[in-house]
Amino acid sequence: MKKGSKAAEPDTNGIASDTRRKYDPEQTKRNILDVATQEFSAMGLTGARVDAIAERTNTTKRMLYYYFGSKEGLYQAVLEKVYGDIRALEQDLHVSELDPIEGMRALVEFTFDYHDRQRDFVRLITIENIHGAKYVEQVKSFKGRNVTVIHTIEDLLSRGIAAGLFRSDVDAIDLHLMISSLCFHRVGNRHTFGTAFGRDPSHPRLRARHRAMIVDAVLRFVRKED
Amino acid sequence: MKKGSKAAEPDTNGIASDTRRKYDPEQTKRNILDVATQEFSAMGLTGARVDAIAERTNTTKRMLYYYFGSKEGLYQAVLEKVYGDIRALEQDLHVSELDPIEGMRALVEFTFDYHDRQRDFVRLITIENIHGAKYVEQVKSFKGRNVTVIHTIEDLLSRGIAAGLFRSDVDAIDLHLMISSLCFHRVGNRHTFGTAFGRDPSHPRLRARHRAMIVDAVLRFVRKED
Amino acid sequence: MKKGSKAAEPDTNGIASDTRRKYDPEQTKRNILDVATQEFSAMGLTGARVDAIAERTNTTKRMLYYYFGSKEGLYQAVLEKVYGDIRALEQDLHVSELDPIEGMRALVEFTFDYHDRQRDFVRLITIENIHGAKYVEQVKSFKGRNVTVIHTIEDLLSRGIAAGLFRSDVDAIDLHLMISSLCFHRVGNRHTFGTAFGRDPSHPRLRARHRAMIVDAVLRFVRKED
Amino acid sequence: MKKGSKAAEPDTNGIASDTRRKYDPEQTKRNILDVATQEFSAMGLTGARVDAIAERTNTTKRMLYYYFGSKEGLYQAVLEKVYGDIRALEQDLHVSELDPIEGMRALVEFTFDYHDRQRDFVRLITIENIHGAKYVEQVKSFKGRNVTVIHTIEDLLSRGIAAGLFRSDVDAIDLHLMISSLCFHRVGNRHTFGTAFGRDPSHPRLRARHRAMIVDAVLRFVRKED
DNA sequence: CATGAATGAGACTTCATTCAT
DNA sequence: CATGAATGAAGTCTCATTCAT
Repeated sequence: MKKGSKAAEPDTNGIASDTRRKYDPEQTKRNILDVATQEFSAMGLTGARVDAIAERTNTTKRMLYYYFGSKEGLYQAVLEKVYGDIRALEQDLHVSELDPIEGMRALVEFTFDYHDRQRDFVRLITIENIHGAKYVEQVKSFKGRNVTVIHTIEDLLSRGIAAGLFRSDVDAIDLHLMISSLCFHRVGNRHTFGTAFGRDPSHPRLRARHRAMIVDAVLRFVRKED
Repeated sequence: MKKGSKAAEPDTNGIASDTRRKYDPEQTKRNILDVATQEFSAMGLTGARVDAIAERTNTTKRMLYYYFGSKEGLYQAVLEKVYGDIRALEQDLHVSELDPIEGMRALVEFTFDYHDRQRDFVRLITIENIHGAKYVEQVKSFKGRNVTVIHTIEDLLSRGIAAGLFRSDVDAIDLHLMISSLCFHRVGNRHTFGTAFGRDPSHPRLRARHRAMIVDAVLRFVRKED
Repeated sequence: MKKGSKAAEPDTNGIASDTRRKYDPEQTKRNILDVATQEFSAMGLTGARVDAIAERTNTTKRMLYYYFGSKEGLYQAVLEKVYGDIRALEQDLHVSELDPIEGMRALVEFTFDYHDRQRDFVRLITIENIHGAKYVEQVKSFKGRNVTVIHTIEDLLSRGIAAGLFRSDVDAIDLHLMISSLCFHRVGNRHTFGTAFGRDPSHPRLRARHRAMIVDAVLRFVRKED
Repeated sequence: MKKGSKAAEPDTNGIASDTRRKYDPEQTKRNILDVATQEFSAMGLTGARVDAIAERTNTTKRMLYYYFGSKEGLYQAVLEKVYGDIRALEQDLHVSELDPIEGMRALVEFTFDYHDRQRDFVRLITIENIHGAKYVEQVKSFKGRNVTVIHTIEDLLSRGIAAGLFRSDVDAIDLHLMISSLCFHRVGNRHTFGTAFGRDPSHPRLRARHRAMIVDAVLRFVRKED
């Protein structure tokens, strides 16, 4: 996003290098990835145009192939990056330190907020599903990372059960699916929903209401009835 | 418009006629639409190939343009047909004759079953959202039909409130969004979900469990707490 | 132009025919020709669309082929008709009865008026020239008819020379070319001329001035200088 | 942009280089333009075939789109080039240094010669008129350039009037139209004219006679009568 | 005579990718 | 590392024409 590569990047950490680094591979790659993320997210894998990506880049099409090999390679790199971005955020959420109900609330709210903000992420997941998830399958970092969420939920559930707060017949993965559904759908399908009902479900004005509603629904679902 | 179905072409007045009607525009159109539905659903609007559609058709590419004008025109016709198909089914659901709780259960189960079975429908909606719903907006039958569901839900809610069964602070459209989310996501995003958690959420084995879970979640959400 | 064929055309000259003439071939042909004249004139031979012609016709495309064989056949029929139309008009011009100067003036004015009004004619000639006149060559009525004009001019010239009014070194065909040039160009090339000079030379306001100018130029050219 | 002409590619610093420069965009573009000029001129905009152009080119069809975007874009580039070519020639004509009558003669002869030689130019103008001049309108260099001729004519006329040689009631644009008509028509419509009268008006044998005739006609028209 | 349905051939255009400099 | 030029394959669409009824 910083822009202005090329001529800049002067003093290289005090190390005298008379070869002013005219080229910064990392920045170039990052630049390409950023642009590609937008294009793939906006147009889909098939709809995205390599030329369109290259054009909005600081470099040329050749570099795109140099670094990522092919359109599909670039697409996979985008998927990889997008997942990497989440990981950082998730670290900040220390659910295990909260009591079960507050922890569950925090988890749902985090999930909600994340989907609400990261529309590109939502779209890319959608796109992947149209392609049968065959590209994300090849992304190494993908499979591993998702287990964490399940562990978090399992921890919350078992602590909640132990405390007599939660029912004991809830499957963690199913619950995750439920939370995801509620947070994902309103963003991913907002266009058809908006057309059908004249109300964009991702509109800021509805944000707070939906957030509360989803938290409420999840808690009602897991809570033990007296 | 007369229809005639696919497996038909049955009794030709007892006379054995080896002259299959070469000119049957309705059948030709239906044939094209059926194939196109699969292709668009499987590949997306951009990914679909007109040639691929034509090849699996009983006619030629030319007819496709003869009847539908363009790739986009064909895509829109597919959207239109898919929505038309739902309408028929919805008629069979007489929710207003059931008591509020049973009615709500019936509605959710219908929604669940429909999404569970009509994967093409789910995929096409997904695809439309990638395109910002700009094609479905031009489909006349689209906007009108959706209001019905909201009316159904409003009826259920008000009757439930009157009977002291439901809480009074639930918005009908929001509730519809919730139900849709729960029924749609597990089908539409089953690929990435399967990759991430090693479990295909739309797998038949999970079907009954999810169905019950979603009904449960919705009823818990609308129910008035004592 | 009359329209409303089909159902009409009742009594067939007193001859009892219980087969009401539902179809009137001559009118159908005329209808097709009229529409085709416009289309070919507006779009050129290559640019004209058989479908476009058929659409604006009272009949169908099949009839077009039935009567004219092919697109080119239709085009030739149009050329033929257009030339036939002129012939009728030319009969009304009895130049030989006028004195040489008045006769010459009448001829030029007639030529001017004709081109000024019959833009379709002008365009079709233009189109023919793009195609190297290869279609008009096959039109039987074409070659013969043009000699008449030359004879008219020769008659005027010789009578003018005899009367001591005209110079004797003017070739009739060359003079005809001159008159044609002056009358044709301002119509046929009015678009580029208009773009280039911001003045449409075929605009009604300029009509009278150009008419006078051209008559003047021609008379000055043929007149014997004292 | 530097240019480099056609017959060039000459001394490669004395070193015999058998490596014909494979990458020479200017030459590629020029090559495409030259071929396209012929094809459009011969076949018209609609009649011209992109494939036909590409085939007679040193490159492929793809390059044609790379440089000119579309068939219409290429057509416009041809129009632009053709007009550019005239400009160079016009510079050589220093009419203002001649006396009015000689100047007028020179102008007419130049116009005559130009049309007589540049048949492609004449045809392209004709083609443009069939398309209502809508492409030439978008050619930037077009509008400006034409004013020059009018200024030249105005200068000749006013000097001629001042010298008592020319009549004072001639409009410069009308006179230009007259000269154009006489020079253009015999080339542009030579095919139909030839068919009609068995005499190709652009035939070399007639060239001198027509040239003299047109000069004569124009001078007689502008000259003040005693 | 009349007609809607059908079509093979070929039109224009775009794609992801590689090459020469 | 970087770049504009180049490309074969494939894409969408249109044309004049014919066929079955």
